[in-house]
Amino acid sequence: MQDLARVFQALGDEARLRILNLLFKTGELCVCDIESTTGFTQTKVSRHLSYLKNAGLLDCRQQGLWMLYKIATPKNPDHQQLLEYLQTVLQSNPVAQRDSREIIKNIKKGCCTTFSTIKPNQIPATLELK
Amino acid sequence: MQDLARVFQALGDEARLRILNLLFKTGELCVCDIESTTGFTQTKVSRHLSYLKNAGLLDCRQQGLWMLYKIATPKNPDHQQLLEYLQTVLQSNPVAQRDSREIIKNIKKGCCTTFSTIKPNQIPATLELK
DNA sequence: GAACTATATTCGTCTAAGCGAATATAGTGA
DNA sequence: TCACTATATTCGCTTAGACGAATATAGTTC
Repeated sequence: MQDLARVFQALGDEARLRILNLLFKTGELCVCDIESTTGFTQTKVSRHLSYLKNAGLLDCRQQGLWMLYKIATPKNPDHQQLLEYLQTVLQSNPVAQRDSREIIKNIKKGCCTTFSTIKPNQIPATLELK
Repeated sequence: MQDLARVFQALGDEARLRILNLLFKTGELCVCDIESTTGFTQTKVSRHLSYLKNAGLLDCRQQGLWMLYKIATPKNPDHQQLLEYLQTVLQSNPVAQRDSREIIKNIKKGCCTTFSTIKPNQIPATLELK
């Protein structure tokens, strides 16, 4: 029950919902991509990412200097159902929609200026949960 | 987006999740029933109920001295989907299961000692969302 | 090794919100 | 009106967590 409450706590912040939306849309992002798309400070993005990770909602891997974050692989049917709900509800949200358009633009420009796992010609379709 | 975050904030507390579970199971309860089943103080139950109500998750109606709370009627498909998720996830939770058994016992004894909308011989089936 | 970069963490401050005890409010019934 | 009851609210205290600025850390490149 504690864990469940913890997950909802993690979702109970606008900045974190916006970050989750970006990760749903792109599949995987570095901190600075999120920074430039949302306009949040580096500290703020990093802090919220680690909050989401601690709640079990994100996974990350290091690639060179970059730390790449993505939506965690669902661990059980409940987790899966929550992610589906989140995607649905974010899809119809105006703020999330604006962020989605913005991140696609950034990817097309070549995000991170020097590096990105998502190349301009490989914009992923909206993540589909199996 | 603010509203969505607000809903998750409301769900991000163990006491409130337990209260929601009791309301899912019974359909409608007064404050003192929740008090006696959870062991929370009257202040605590009342405070959390009004938090949930402000987030749009509960409705209430007054009946004599009693204030009866229930899960709010879903306002849109997203809201509906969230309630379904909550019911699913609470159903498999040990703490919620224990509370559910306890509230049924209290209803059988005749909760509120003098009054209840749910009579001992009318224990509702688990609330089914249409 | 030194400079550079992306990210994480610490620090100090501020606000939201948790808690119990006490008190207020409002409906009931004598 | 007065006592009684169920619920709501206030008070004082404490903790979680949000924030930016500054700093630390760790990987990269020269």
